[in-house]
Amino acid sequence: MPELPEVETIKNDLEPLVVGRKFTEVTVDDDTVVQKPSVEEFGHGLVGRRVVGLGRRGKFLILRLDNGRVLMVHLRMTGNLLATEACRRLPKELATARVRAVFRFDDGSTLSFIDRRRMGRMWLAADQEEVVGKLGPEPLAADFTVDVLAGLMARHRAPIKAVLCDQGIIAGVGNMYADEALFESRIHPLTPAADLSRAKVKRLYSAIQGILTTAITNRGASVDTYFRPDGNRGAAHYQFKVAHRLNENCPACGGPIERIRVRGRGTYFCPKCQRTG
DNA sequence: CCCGGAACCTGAAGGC
DNA sequence: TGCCTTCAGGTTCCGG
Repeated sequence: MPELPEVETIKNDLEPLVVGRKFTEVTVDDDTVVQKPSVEEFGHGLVGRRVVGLGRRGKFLILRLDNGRVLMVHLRMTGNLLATEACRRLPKELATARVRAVFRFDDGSTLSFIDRRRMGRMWLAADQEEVVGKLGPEPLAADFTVDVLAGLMARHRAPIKAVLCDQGIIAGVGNMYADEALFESRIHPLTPAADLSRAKVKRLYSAIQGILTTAITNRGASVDTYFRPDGNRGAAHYQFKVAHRLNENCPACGGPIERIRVRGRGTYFCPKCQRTG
């Protein structure tokens, strides 16, 4: 599932492919993917516009246009953006996926929006804020300090796992990286966020930054249908210590990794290393 | 306001 | 072999 490191990777990979390019044609095969204006306005608003830069906010990908407007993309769970050649030869995990929309550029290249589960969304908007709404701080930004994290945690009594995944509290962390960060800081996923000691908040802070930074270096995690725009996989999932490793051995104590449900989401952790309370 | 749970969606996987 | 059920999780919505 695309979380912050996956979207950041897609942004980095797309930069040399689309910055400076002008949209010459926009084809939408599934109207539900266009969330913000009508499908007609979406296409008309893009054709003739040039991409001047890319950005990311939480799990949103941002394409900045030469008229100041923005094309926003959220891949949700199974969305993919594939370049011309990658789309021609879909990876077998995507073979049954459907093309929801295709962007054509002035150099003849294309960018295809593939989404098996049809939950990904796109917006054409005047600015990014009207799309992202109420999002928490960027965990890799310079002003995201231990004190900021401590302040956020103190306000919530929900399980720390749920709090980490709440985009309104911290932007970009999802199910996989929340599990990894909690293991790294040896915190039980059901611990009420407000109960974390200062020492644990400090460990969690370092873990979040380390886990996300390493995952970006490894080009994201291909646990399901995530592929980079060139069709290649990421390698971050090879570094996972607990996420999606049910019954495998904990790298710290050797005991079996367990899986529970927190807020309806599969949560992997080591019950020996991550104690309650 | 805070928290938990259901719904959305569709291909894969497992049971019988 | 095939039908049926369950599962996956980012986000939104609803109820307590």
